[in-house]
Amino acid sequence: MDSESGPQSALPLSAGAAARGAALPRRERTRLATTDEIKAAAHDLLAPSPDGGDLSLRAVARQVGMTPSAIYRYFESREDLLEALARDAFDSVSATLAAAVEADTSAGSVDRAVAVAHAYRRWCLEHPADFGLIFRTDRPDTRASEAWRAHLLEFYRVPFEVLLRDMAAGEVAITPGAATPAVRADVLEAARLVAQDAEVMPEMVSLLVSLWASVHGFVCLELFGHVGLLMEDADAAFDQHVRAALVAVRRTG
Amino acid sequence: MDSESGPQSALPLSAGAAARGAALPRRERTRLATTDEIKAAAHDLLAPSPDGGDLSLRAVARQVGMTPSAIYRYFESREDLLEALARDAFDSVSATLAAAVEADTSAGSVDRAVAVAHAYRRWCLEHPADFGLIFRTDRPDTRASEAWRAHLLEFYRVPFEVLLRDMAAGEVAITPGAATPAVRADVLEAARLVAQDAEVMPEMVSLLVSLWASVHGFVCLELFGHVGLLMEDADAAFDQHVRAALVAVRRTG
DNA sequence: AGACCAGCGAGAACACTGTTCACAAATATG
DNA sequence: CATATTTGTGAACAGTGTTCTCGCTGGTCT
Repeated sequence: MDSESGPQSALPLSAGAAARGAALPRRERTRLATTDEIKAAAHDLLAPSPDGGDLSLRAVARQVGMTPSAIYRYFESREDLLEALARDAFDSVSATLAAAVEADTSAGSVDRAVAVAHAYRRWCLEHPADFGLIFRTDRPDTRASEAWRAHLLEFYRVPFEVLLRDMAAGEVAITPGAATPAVRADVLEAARLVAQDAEVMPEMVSLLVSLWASVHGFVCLELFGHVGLLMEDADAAFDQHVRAALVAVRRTG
Repeated sequence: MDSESGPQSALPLSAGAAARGAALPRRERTRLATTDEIKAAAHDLLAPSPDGGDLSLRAVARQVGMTPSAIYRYFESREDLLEALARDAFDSVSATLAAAVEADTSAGSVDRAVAVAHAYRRWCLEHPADFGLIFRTDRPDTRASEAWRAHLLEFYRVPFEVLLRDMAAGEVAITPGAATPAVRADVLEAARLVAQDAEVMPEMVSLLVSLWASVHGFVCLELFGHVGLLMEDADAAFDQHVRAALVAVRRTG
C-alpha cells in the first residue's frame, strides 16, 4: 500500500537505531540508521515473495537510493542481510508472545496458554514473509550459529514462563514418568535462572517442547494449505487442537 | 557419494519412465527418460542446499550434458522443474508411510500409529532436501494448485486408513463433542470413498489433523534445530511426544 | 520412395543477479 | 591544517533464467 513512502521500521520490535543510538557518536548513529533503512527496504520488498528466495540486493539498493556495492559496507553479503532480517523477525514474534501474555486477563491457566498459542498463530498468518525467514528450508546450517541459539532461547522463554506460572498455581501437574527424555544441562541451567526460586524439572522442558510442537505444527500445516484443504473453519480447529493438547497435561478439568 | 556416476532415479517411488513407458511409442519413451534424467540430475544437485534456493538450471543442464535452453523442452521454467521434484518428493514420503504401515507387525493400534509417525520423521530427517521442496516457504501460491491438492489428499490417505483400522478395532473412540470443527464436504466424501463400508465421522478428520499437526510440528522443530538445542535425545523425545498425543485420544490404556 | 513436419538440441543474445575492486567524496581525529 | 577512516560510486566479472532463431533428425503420410 505504502511501498512508495519512505523507509520505516521493518518490524515492531526492531524500533531500531533511533532508540538504540540516542547517545552514540554521530558516526555510528547514522550508520545504524542506514543499516535499519536497508533492512526496512529489504523487508518491504520481501512481502510479496517470502523466504527471500528472490530478494534482489540490487533492488533494495535501488529502494534506498544507493549503489549495490554500497550495501556491502553494512552487510557482508545478501545472505547476511537475510539473516539479520530473520533475527529481527524472531525478535518480533518473541515480543508479540510476551505482549500477549502481558495483556492476558483470563483467569484460568488454559486460557492463558491458549492465548499465547493464538498470538503465535496470528503472528505467523499475518507475517508470512517473516515466518519464511525464520523457517527457511534452505541453508539449514545457518540455524546452528551462536547468535541464532540466543534468539531461540529467548523465544522459548515466554511459553516457559507461562508454564511456570501454571505449575505454581497448581493447575498443571507433572507426572514424573520413568521414561523422561533427557534435557540438555545448559538449558536446564538457563531455565532455573529464569525460574528464580521456583523448582525446574526436566519434565517441564520436555512438556514445553511437546506442547509447542503441537502448536507450531498446526500453524505449519495451515500455512501450507493442509488445514484449509481439509477443514472448514481453521480458527475453530486450531482452538480445539491446542485445547486438546493442553487438556492432555492438566489434571483439573 | 556417487554424484559422478550416471543419473539414476531421483526417488524410490518415481522409479520412472522405464516402467511407466514400457508400451509407449519410442518418441514419448525417450522423452520420459530424459525428463527423469533431468529430474535425477536436479535432485542430486539439490542435496547440499535444500529448498532449491540456489539450484542452477544451467548446472543441471551441464550435468545431463545439455544446453540450458534444451531443458525448456521438458520444463516450462526452473520453477516448474522444482515443482515436479516437489511432487515426486511428496509421492516418495507417501509411499514410505504406506510401506511402514504395510510392514508393521505390532499388535496394538498405538504402536502402529507410532510406527507411521516414526517413518515420517525418519524420512524427513533422511531427505532434508525433499522435505525442503515440499515445505518451501517461498511461493506459497504454488501449493494451491489442483495437482498439489491431489498429492495432498493422497498423502493423508495413509494415516487416515490407520485411524480407520483403529476405530474399527474399537481402540480409539471418538467423543462426539458438541463443538467439533467443521470438515470440508468434499474431503468427507473422499474419506467415505476410502472407508468403503465403515462409518466416517467429521471428528475423525479433525482428529487426524490434530494428531498429524503434532507429529509434523515436532519434526519441523527438530529440523530447525529447536529440539536439538533443548533436548538431549531427540529420538526418545519424539517417541514420548507422539505417544502422549495418541494417549490423549485413546480410551483403553 | 520421397516429401513433410513435429520435436529436439545448439548457440547466441538479453536482462538480470551477487560480488569485488580501485577510486573519489565526505567525515572525524591529530 | 593535514591525515586517516569511513562511506559511496562506477566499472567490471562471472554467472543466472529465459527467449529467440537456426539446423538437424526420426517418425508419418501419400
